[in-house]
Formats: sequence, C-alpha cells, structure tokens
Amino acid sequence: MNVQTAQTWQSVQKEVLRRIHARDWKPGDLIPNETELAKEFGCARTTVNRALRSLAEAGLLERRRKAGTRVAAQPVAKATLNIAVIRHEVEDRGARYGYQLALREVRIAPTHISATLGVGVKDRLLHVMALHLSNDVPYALEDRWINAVHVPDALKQDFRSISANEWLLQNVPYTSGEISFSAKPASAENANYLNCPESSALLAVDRLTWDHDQSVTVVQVLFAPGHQIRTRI
Amino acid sequence: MNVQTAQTWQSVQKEVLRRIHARDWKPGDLIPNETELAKEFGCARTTVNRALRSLAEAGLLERRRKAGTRVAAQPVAKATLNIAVIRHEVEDRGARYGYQLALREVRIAPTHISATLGVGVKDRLLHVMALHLSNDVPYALEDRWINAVHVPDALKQDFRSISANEWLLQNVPYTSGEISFSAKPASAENANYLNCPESSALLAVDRLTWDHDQSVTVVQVLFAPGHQIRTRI
DNA sequence: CATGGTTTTATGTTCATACATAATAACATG
DNA sequence: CATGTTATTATGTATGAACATAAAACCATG
Repeated sequence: MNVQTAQTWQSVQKEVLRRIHARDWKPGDLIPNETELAKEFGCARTTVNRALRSLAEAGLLERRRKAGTRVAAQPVAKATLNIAVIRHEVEDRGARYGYQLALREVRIAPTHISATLGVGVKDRLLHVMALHLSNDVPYALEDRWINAVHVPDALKQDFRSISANEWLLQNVPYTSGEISFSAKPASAENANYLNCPESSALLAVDRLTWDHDQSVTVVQVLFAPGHQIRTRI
Repeated sequence: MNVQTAQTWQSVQKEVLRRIHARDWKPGDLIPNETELAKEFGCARTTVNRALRSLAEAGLLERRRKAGTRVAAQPVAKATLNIAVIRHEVEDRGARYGYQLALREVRIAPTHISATLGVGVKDRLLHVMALHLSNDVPYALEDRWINAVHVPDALKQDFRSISANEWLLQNVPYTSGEISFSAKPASAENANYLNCPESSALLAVDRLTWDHDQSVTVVQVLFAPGHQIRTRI
C-alpha cells in the first residue's frame, strides 16, 4: 500500500483514471472501496467520493451501494453537444452572422404538428421559417411551430430582426425537451433556401420543448450540406 | 426571508429550479450567494454549493468566484448522447442483432487516413468494414481503420464473430477522442450494403480515438436512412 | 487620471464526523 | 430446501469549520 499524497479530488481522479487506462483496473473490475482508497491516498473519504462520483457521471465507473464501484465494462462514450443559439454558433466560428425571416404565419397546423405539440387540431399556431447565414452563405434553415396558446407573447413578435430561436430562449422558459438528430434529403423548398441541389443530404436537428405539461415549440433545423456537429469525448 | 426546511441538496436544487422556471430569477440575474441561500433554506452552505454546482454543470447557472452566481442568459442545452456498442443499441430497442463482416484487410491506408491517425504513410493499418443488422435489416455500416502499430493485438483478431466496435471497447483503452455528426449521400457501395437507393441521405457518425498521444482508431458509422439519434434534455 | 498593489468577497475545496439508504449476505424459521 | 427477516456494508449525503483561490472593488501613488 503506497501511501501517496493526493490531497485534491482532481489528483485522486487523475490517479484513478491512470489505473483504468493502464488496465491496472480492467473493465468490469471491482475497485477498492472509498475508505480504502482514502487511506491509500491519505485524504478524506469525501474527497475520494467526489472524484469517483464525477467519474461515474462521465460513465467510466459504475457505482452501487453495498455492491461497490467497478470500472464500466463498456464505457459509454457520453458526447455532450452544446445546442446553443445559432447566432453564437456562427459567431464562435469567427464568421459574420446573418438572418432572414422567410415566413411568418398564424394558422391551423398540420395534424402531425398539433399532435406533437399536444394542442387541439383547430388551435391556431405560430409558424416561422427563417434562414441563418454565415458570411452571407446559407448556414441553417429553421422551421418552427410555436404553441401560441401557451406562449401568446410570441404573437406580438414579428421575428424580423431577432430569430425565434433566440427570442424563445431569452423569453420563454422550458423544463424539459427532446432532441433528435437525423439525415434528410433536401426538398425542393429546402434546396432553394439553402442554395444546394435538391435531395442533398442534410443534417436535421429536431427539437421539442415543454414547460411543465405544456408544449412550447417544435422546431426542425436543417443544416447546409457538409455541416458537422463536433465534440470531444 | 421565509426559512424553509430543505435539508437535501436535491430539494434545494428543486426550489432553485422552480424559481428559475417561474422567472423569479430571470436569465442574466444574479442570485443570492451561497451563504444567504443556506440561511434561507436552513441548511449548510455545502449543501447549497452541491445543488448550485450541479445546476451549473447542466448549463443553467453560471458561476464565477467573487462575481457570484447568475442564471444563464442563454441556457445552453447540453444534449448528452450515449454512444454505446451498436449491438446494445439494437438490443435495447428489442430487436435481434446481426453482424456481418464485409471486409478485413491489412494495407497501407489512403493518405487522409494515415494523416488523421498520425502514422507514417507507409505504415500498414488494419481496415475493417462490417454491417450491423437489426432484425436482419441493415442497421449501420461501420468503416474502420485501426492503428496496428499501436494496437498490434488487433491483427490477431479476425472480427468474424465479434465486431471491431465491441472488441476495441473491451480491449483497448483510450484517453480522449473526437466525434462528429453529419449527413452524407450514400455511395454506390454504401447503398449496396445498406440496401437503400444510391444518394440516400445517411446519418454519419465519425469517431477518432486516442490513447495518450497515440491514435487508436478512426471510424465512420453510416446509419440506414431514417435513423434517428434521440435524447432528452 | 492612469496604474499598480491591496483588500474584500463569493465560490471552490478539504476535512472529520455522523447518519441515511440501498442492496447484498447471513441467518432463522417453517 | 425455500422463504422471509435481519445484519452488514459500501455508497450517498449533511454539517460546520477552515483554508484556497479567482476576481472584483478599492485605494494609494505617481
């Protein structure tokens, strides 16, 4: 038992990570319990707990009361994607952001939309389409329906200078949501807006957000061909 | 100052969340400091810290020493995607998993591959292509290059019964990686494997993993048309 | 009035201790 | 031997106190 001097939870975490990577502790292995590790590292159990909990949240360890802590058999790579305001996304890449409102209408939505939003088929919803540009080149096409029953303030906005994307984030809270990524062929309309050939492969991000038990908005963002969403793991 | 009885960090977090959603604390607002909140909730500062830290990690709060804690002006939706073993992905959906090795060769890689992996242009790499099936229907096509210099054991594997995806996760550690999502048109070869029309829009997930300063593998997984990657936020 | 050093402050972290809780293991009982 | 009860154990959490650290605010000095 080599008593080390690891006084910070980061250093404990670092050493634990090292052992996992060095395969001292292999996937599926049970590792020593917190008390033992604390003794070995010469720190408080709380500190070990902090380190291990954080690794468990990252998916590298699996912890269960009484059963102990083991190295994840199949470390689930958790890719965290930061879904930010599109303007920031563009500006963070050092490009000039542009915005064009393409459509704004208040109407009865297609049934699949009203069903998704959980509103009556006769309810009038706010429909907004807008094009986001990066250095004047089409970057993403936003097609959004807003639950005007739950967010009546949205009807007062013309969305000509601020995108619905940004306005909603700033003004309408949400408590939960769903997000999905898929690939879609560009429709004639999509192709027209995004200035690409019809049937191009487009990355689609669909989002649905709720405020408690009320739907807020459903949106599909189609990115121009070649767009990548990247992250580190 | 209504002294509440919130003794657990979860209950503190819940109340803080309620205030954010109720817009008592609006985006950008500075909220009371930990000591004050602890006094108000009748708990230790440590407990408040735990609650707020966790909300900050989730992107709902922004904290800076001395400056204090404020509600995130633009709550960055952090979508965490669990990139698991493809077999588990299929089985979790209640489908029967199938696997077919399509190609296994050891050869000098195209320059863009050897460049990505940071190996010499003359180094021989292991190239594996495989089809993953769900209920006998093509589910995903895996096209992978393995750095055989750093992972010589991979050369001993024929990958006929176990996919490289799974074998690597179980046997080769990695310390970091990159992942990117994009949409790609199906090539003739892709279309053939995935049994879909050529030029179909396919969701592509590209991964590159490293073990310290050594590259391990680069892989592109193409999912059959219509595939969605979903998560909650 | 600019500039650089000093104080103040809110978050960040460690520690020892105590108790809570989930889940396994051990045991008793029929 | 099956089954339900009890003890044990490892993680989970709360607390108060102390110190660390980053950064804003203040102040002195030229």
